[in-house]
Formats: sequence, C-alpha cells, structure tokens
Amino acid sequence: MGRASKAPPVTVRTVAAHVGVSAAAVSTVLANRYKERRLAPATVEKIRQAVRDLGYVPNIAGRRLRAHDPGVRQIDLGILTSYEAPLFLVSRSLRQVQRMVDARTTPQRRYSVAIEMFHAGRLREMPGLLNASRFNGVIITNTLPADDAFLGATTLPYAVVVHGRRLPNYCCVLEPPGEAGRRAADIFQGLRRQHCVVLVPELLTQATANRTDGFCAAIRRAGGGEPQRVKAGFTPGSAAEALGRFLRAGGRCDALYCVTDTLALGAYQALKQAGRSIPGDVAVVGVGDHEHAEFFDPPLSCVGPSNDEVVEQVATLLFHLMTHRRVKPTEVLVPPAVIRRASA
Amino acid sequence: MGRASKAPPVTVRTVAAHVGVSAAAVSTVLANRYKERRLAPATVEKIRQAVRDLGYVPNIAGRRLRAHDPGVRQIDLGILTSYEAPLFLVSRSLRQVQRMVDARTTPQRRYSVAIEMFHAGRLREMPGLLNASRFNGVIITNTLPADDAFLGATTLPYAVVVHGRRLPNYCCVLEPPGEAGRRAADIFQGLRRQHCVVLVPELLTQATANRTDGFCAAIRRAGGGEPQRVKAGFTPGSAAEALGRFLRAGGRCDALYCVTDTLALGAYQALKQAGRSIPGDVAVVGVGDHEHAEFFDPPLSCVGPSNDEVVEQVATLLFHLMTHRRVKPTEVLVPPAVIRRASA
DNA sequence: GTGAAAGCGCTAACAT
DNA sequence: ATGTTAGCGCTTTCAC
Repeated sequence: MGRASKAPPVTVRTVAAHVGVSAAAVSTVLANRYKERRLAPATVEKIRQAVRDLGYVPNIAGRRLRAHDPGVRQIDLGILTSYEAPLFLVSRSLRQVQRMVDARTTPQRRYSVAIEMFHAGRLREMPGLLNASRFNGVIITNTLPADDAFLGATTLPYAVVVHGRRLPNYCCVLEPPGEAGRRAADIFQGLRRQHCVVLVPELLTQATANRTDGFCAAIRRAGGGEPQRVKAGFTPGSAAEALGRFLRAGGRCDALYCVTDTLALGAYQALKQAGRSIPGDVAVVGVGDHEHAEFFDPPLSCVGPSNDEVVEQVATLLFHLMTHRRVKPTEVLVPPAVIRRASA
Repeated sequence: MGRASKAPPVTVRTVAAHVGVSAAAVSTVLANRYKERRLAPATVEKIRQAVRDLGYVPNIAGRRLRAHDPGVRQIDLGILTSYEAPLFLVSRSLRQVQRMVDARTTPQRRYSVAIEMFHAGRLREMPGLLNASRFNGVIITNTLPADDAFLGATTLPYAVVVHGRRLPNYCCVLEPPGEAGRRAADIFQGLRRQHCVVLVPELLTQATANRTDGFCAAIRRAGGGEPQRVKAGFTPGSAAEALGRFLRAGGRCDALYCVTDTLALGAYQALKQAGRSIPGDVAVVGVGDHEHAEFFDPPLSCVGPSNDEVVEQVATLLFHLMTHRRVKPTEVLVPPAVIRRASA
C-alpha cells in the first residue's frame, strides 16, 4: 500500500504557481468560464499552455466532492465483469438493476450504474475496490479462480453480490453446481445418443467447470463412458476451429453440450461445414447465456441458469445489502431452466 | 441548477452526533476496522444501528478524494451509450480503448474505463456530465435526436468523442452519411433484384436514418421505385414479427437491407419460416454492427462502418483530445466497408 | 482583472 | 476506548 512515487502531483495549484496566478483563475479557464470572470486573454492562453506543458489532469474526486449537492444522495453501483467475457453476459443484470434503480430514484436520491471491467484474473488491481472508494454496491461476475481466491481472502466493506459462483463469506446467486450438466446429459440420454462431446473454453470459470464436470459425471454414471472434451477459447471462431479440427480428425459426436452459447454459435458453423445436420446428426445443447440463442438456426436448446430468476435475485440481494448492511453471507441457488428448442 | 432539498444530508457527522461519538468512530466501523481501534462492541452496535436507521450512504467522492494517492494520477474514461442499444455495440470501442489504456498505464498513471448508460433521449440527466465531475474523457454513442440536440446546445469542458453521428462543435467519427445505404443498393442492383425492402427500427438514430435514406435514394435514382420500409423495434423478436407480418400480407421482397444486424437476425427467422431461401429468394445485407454477424446462417453480408478503423479513430481522437485539449472540432469520415458473405 | 478563503465528506495520524 | 485535527483537490463567493 506504499505511496507510489515522489513525483510532485500536478494540481490546479501547481499549474497556478507555474503561471503565477491563483488556483481560481486556472479553474475558471478549465471550465471555460473565463469570459464571465473577464480574465485577460493573454492569461487564459498562458494557463492553457501550462496545463498542456504540465500534463495536468483534473482530479475527478475533488471536482465531484466540490460539485456535490448535499441535498441529493448519490449512489454508485457497479457491475464488474472481465474484459474477456462477452459484454452481453451482463445485459440482463444491467437491465434488472436499472429497473430497480428507476423505481427508487427520487429528487433526493440518485443512482448511477456503471459496467467496469477487469482483466480476467486481475480483479484485485481494480482501483477503489479494497478501500470502498469507487462503489456503494457491486455485482461481481465472470471471475476466474485467481479472482475468486482474491475475494475469498478479503472482506469488502460494502454491498457485494457474486453472480454465478460460490464464494464463502459472500452473498452468491448461482445455479446448483453440476445440475445444469446433469440435465443436459438427461436430454442426450433421452435421445439415445452414444457419443457425447462437451465443448469448453480452455480457461474455466467456476460456472463452466461445474457445468462440464456435472455433465461428464452424469454421462459416466449412465454408462455412456467419458465424454470427449474439446477445448476452445472464448469466441465462436475458436469454437468453430476447435470442433472442426476434432471432426476432421475423425472424432465421433452425435451430441454436443456447449458450456457457453457463444461456443455453440461457432459449433453450429463447424457442424454445418462438416455436413452434419442439427439435430439429426448432432443434437446440440447450450446454456442460455446468449441473448439471441432463440434466433440461432436451429434455435438453441438450453439448460442453464434461469436467467430472469437469477438476475432478479441478484438485484434484489444487492439492494437488500445496501439498506441492511452486514447481512450474513447467503447462497441463493436457482434451479436451471430447461428450454427445449429445435437443436435437441 | 437549484439545490434539490432542505432535507439535512446524512454524513458521518450526522451519524456520529446521533450516537454521541466522533465521526472517526463511525468511519472506523464502516471500514470494519473497529478491532484495531478497540472500539467497545456496544458502541460498534449502536453505530451500526444508527447507520441503518438514518439510511446513511457513504459519499464516494469524499472517500475517493481522501483515499487518493497524490503520486498516482487517476484518469476516468467513460463510454456512454443508451440502455436501449444492445451492449455489444460498444464492445469494439471498449476493447480498443482498453488496449490503449493498457499501453499507457504506469505506476504514476492509472485509468479506469466504465460503460455508463442513459435512457435514450435523456442523456442530459446523466450526473456529472455538465460539470465535468464524472469523467476525464468520454465516447458518446447510440444517441437519439433529443440527445444530439442537448449536446449541440452545450460545450462539455472535457474530452468528448462522438461516435457514429455528426454534431457541430464536437469531434465526431462516422461513416459518410448515406454512403452505406448507397453501397447496399449497389449490391442489390448488381443482383438485379426488383423488390427492395429496408428493415428499420421505429425510433431512428442519426446513423440508422442516414442508412435508410441513402438506401432509398439510391434505389429510387436507379429506377427501382421507392423501397418498402418495414418498421420494427430494436430486437430480433420485433424484427421477426414485423417482417413476418409484411410477408404474410403479401409484401414482395427479394432484397432486404437491415439497418442494424440485430434486426437481420430476426429477419432471418421470419424469412425461413416463410419458406424463403437466403440468398436465393431474398438477398440480405446488414451493417456489420453485430460481433457475430459472420456466424449467422448464412453469414451476413454487411455494408457499414469499417469497425476496426472507426474504433481506432475514436480511441485515438479521445487520447489526443485529453492531452491537447481545445482541439478544434473535427469530423472523421470512415468509408464503409463492404463485406460480401453468403447472404447476398 | 485577479486573489484569498472556505468548505464539500471522508479518514489517518496523533492526542488523550 | 474515543476525540480532535488536518487536509486530499476542487470551485465559488467575496473582496479588492
């Protein structure tokens, strides 16, 4: 936590001193209010030059504190997700939070909702997380194990809801671990499929790991042997490539479980290019995390978290935590929804 | 701009006074540091109770100013988009900004990048926009005309780049108005299609309006008559419904231009359900704003902004503005990219 | 035409 | 075991 450098911070005062004017003059110029203040044009120019020369950057916290209206309570909410996860994954939470925010906004109380991203595995580097100087409440999602470990080792002194993973000491909303995978396996069993494959990203989150393990265990238990795991990245392109390679190498597959819908999208392409029909040759099941899964061709069957339910629990919990603080850690398990569409 | 209310603001001091302790004690409890400070458990409880009773909400600006390390310059960037626009529309800008941020981050200089949303048409209500107390620099996109009007009437005293629309007095990056529509028309002309239809959202942004008008004008000029305009909402579902209704009503269509890819996704479904082949019966062209357009089935031909180029210009301009300030308004026109895929 | 002073809300350091 | 003080950076008001 040591202070970072001995370099003198550049503030309005630094700039003012550099030019030989007062801080007020600098502030006026920065806000483009020098007319009303009737500053000499030459002074204005000198100040502007100094701002550039010194690389001055206004401190937002200072401005905001100053600008703050004591009659209005400003509440900052954040949805924290990794850069590596597709943005649409947080769409639903966002909309739900926004609905609740709209319902609670009054002239005395306003909210801002921001999505902030961290590099997967480096959540700990996010400014203001530890000292509570960024958000009044956050939803954290799409973490990697390194992030989970970091969270497990601290207690953030503000409202935190963890979405999609189980973390001791936090309020979590997630699907029952392994359950979604089991249900997917059931579907394939019902269709009497023999060669189950599971398409997974190389870097597993808790959620994707649970889905994979639950699926494989269920298939094994039913005597279907060990499903093949095909590893891809996070994108449809990488999924198409990975599955295409697998098929060309003679891999057998009449049932495919994709632990994210984004992977399913790529899988569709690979299957079609390989001349396999869906669901005739290969039944495909995803997890329902893509907002447009219904519009894939054929529409994607999904076994995964019941998104509306999850998102409502997450948002409700967040607001509950903000008003009651110090609620004991809870774990809300939302049973997976099974949505049968044409792909299986 | 009047202050909002006479209600007494609840601060740490209010809470402290209410309990009969000092502000420092309250602060300690809020940060869960009461152990090191050896506060009496009873006091801790009383403070916690008061916090709840009074509905105290910490002021983030105050905390942040206090927590701020003078040796580290914190720079806050925002990507401002409407709630109504799909989140993935900002994915590319986000990633590009992040790349540039990563390259510029040093121990003395850190950035945070947030996506903040406003209700379409109500950008003006976003806290901190006008008084520059929220961001050091922003990218604004997906605005409706009401937002454009608001922006046109003010000058925000910090770095602003407007993405995808033309606004006097701002630095804008956009496709040449009408150009994309013309190119789409060209494609259909080349295919000798007779019955052109354009699928549009009911609420037009500057970008979607330009695409529509450019397309219709080009078709008209080529003697193809006035293209039918089919109006939908913003979602694939609404597009499917609108186009389905049009087709069932006997609407003729052998060429379809969708002014957003999200609409194209819904259009695909409607076309397939109506038994029309793509591109055999109907050629479809979108605009390339969906990150997965390549994985639609068939892959979607696009005529629209060259996204990589646009996004690079946007981010570059943003950083340029932040270091040089007061750059005169510029308009960067990025010629549309034409990506022929199987759908046309 | 410009400077000085005050204070937004918070917490760490020091003082009892 | 708790209170007092100082000051983070900024801008507005008032004074000249």
